[in-house]
Amino acid sequence: MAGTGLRVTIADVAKLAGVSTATVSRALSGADGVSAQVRKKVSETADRIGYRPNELARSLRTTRTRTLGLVVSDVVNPFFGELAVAIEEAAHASGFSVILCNTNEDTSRQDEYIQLLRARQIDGLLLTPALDESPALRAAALEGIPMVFVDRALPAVEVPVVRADGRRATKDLVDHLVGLGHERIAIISGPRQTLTGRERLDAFRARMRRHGLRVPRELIRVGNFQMRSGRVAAAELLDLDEPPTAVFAADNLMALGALHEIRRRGLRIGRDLALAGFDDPPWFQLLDPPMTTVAQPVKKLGELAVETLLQTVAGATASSHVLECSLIVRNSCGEALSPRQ
Amino acid sequence: MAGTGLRVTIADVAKLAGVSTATVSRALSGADGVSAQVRKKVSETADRIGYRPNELARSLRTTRTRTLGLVVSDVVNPFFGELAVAIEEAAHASGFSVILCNTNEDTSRQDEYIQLLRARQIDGLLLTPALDESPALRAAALEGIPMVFVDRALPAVEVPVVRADGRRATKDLVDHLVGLGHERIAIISGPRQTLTGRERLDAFRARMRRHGLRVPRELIRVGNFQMRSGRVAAAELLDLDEPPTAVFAADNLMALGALHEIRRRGLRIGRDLALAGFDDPPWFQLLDPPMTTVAQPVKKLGELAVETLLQTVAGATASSHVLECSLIVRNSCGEALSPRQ
DNA sequence: CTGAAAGCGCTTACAG
DNA sequence: CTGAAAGCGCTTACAG
Repeated sequence: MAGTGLRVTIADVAKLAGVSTATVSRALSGADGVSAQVRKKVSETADRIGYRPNELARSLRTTRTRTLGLVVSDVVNPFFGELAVAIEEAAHASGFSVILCNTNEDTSRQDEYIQLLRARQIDGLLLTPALDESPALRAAALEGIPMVFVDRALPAVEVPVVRADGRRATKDLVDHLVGLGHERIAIISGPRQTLTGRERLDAFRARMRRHGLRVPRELIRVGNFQMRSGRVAAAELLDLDEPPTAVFAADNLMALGALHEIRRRGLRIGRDLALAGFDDPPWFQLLDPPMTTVAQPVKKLGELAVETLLQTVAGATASSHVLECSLIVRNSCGEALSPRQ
Repeated sequence: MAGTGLRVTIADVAKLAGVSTATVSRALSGADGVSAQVRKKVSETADRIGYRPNELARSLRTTRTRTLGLVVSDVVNPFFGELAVAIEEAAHASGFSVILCNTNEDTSRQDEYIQLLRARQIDGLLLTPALDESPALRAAALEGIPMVFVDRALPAVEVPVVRADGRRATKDLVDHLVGLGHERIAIISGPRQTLTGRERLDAFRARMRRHGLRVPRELIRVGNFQMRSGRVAAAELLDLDEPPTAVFAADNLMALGALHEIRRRGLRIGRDLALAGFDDPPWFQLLDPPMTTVAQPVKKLGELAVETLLQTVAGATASSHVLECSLIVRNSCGEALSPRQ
């Protein structure tokens, strides 16, 4: 039987090289305690017959798969898309593959994926958790599955978090808007359950207060980080008896939606209405005028997330990391008094 | 030992339920030939102790992993990004996971990924091949690894291809441009090695000829489907003694680059210069004016690719599929005579 | 330095 | 309907 089938196994190499499978394994893995002569013979034989170790068998034996699970709440969102790419890149550089899972913010789907990934014996789990708690997630955390959260945290779950803090940059943005003469500034914020949602809103209000400006309830809209919610919020704001002169959309997709509504009404940003966004997809600078926004260090976020996870996988206790965001001033809020870019 | 460790195995369930592991396996997999009584007992026990079969062990035994490898040439490109999401979605619906690999058009990296995925015993391979031939790819095809190409084909490799044909829509676009009075129309085409690159260029030239318009060599620029190449090409076109009045960028990223250059020079699309694109990322309609473009049925492409691959995996001979693209007329080429949207 | 053997956690002929 | 046993393809103590 052996050697007859299509797949070539370690036994085939052993037979042809005239050694045991143990020796083949050692020779090929670079373990020491193999004579140079035998090592050479083995690796030549392996090359000749095109042997590649079956990772499944190896993993079953070693209980390590060199595979990471990546569970993302919305990969279509350019922010998460870029993040996913950065993560794959970093994982690959460390010899890990990544299984991609998209939950669309669906908690039960998230749970399904977590179970699936665990059954597949992934070494670690990287996720941007859906908004609500979920049983499988709690269970995984409790059982000590190596895991790190990216961008979001869950209050009751203790897991290292890698994310970017938008507070300082949001304050810079408020200063920028106020500097341009805006006083009636609205915010389209993210869901209150998310750290990023709360944080951007809190920083916004705090800084407005610092400038002696109040933010009436009607100027605070809560979206869900998706395009449609941005459009709806913008419509509500523009329908106000006294609409805002500036709008801060706390995510690239909600900014996209807001822009949609603004355009639909024949208004122009930077002139009829100031609009600032969050995140910095490539097309932000191609809008007319280019979009002023708060950018996150996406690539670094991905790298750090993988690094942190791999520490946990290696048995070390990893800690959370918070990076800084930065304000990128363009012209969507009117001509800047002191343009920085 | 058994039962002491953290992971709970089939042996633990067997012992507690008082049956053999064979029976547990049968009961849980739903195989028939198990009494209702035993089945109940087993599944209750399994639930109680939180047993989940180790997929690695299962795969080693069954030689099927229910995992697909997805090798994409450039996931950051929104077209490929959307495609990847659609593929993951479709695969998941059929019970398959997908390992994401990004080659950045690097042939050697593509080969590395192919080897890696094969070592991981994936059931099938989905890829948008890098431009050049590559040894590992040829080998995989030759050895009959279930495989389908998406969006691109490789001349010497016989593998089913799932893609969208842009010829008809490109002709529609030329008609549209000519209808608006344009005669000096340039194209920023994709690499000649790609089917999509050649196809869009060929259709463009053929249709221009049909209108009795010639396309001088200087109006044909070849990019690489990336942003920078679109910018460079646009710059060259605008620097011509007699620049074109309309530009067709045959990919969303090259359109983005071209737009960049156009803006940089203070020109406005739809007025100073007509610009049409390919693909339809969400922000195309938010440009000012919104971008006229040729859209691909990305989601269907993904679904069909997975469907085709799974046929091959199941041992059937699958064939290639070609879908149609559609012209979406907006206003980036000037006011349309008979606007369709 | 090398080999025989056990075992990772399953599934599946083969018996009964 | 159920179980004992073999085996998927590796790695790794254990001997020598």
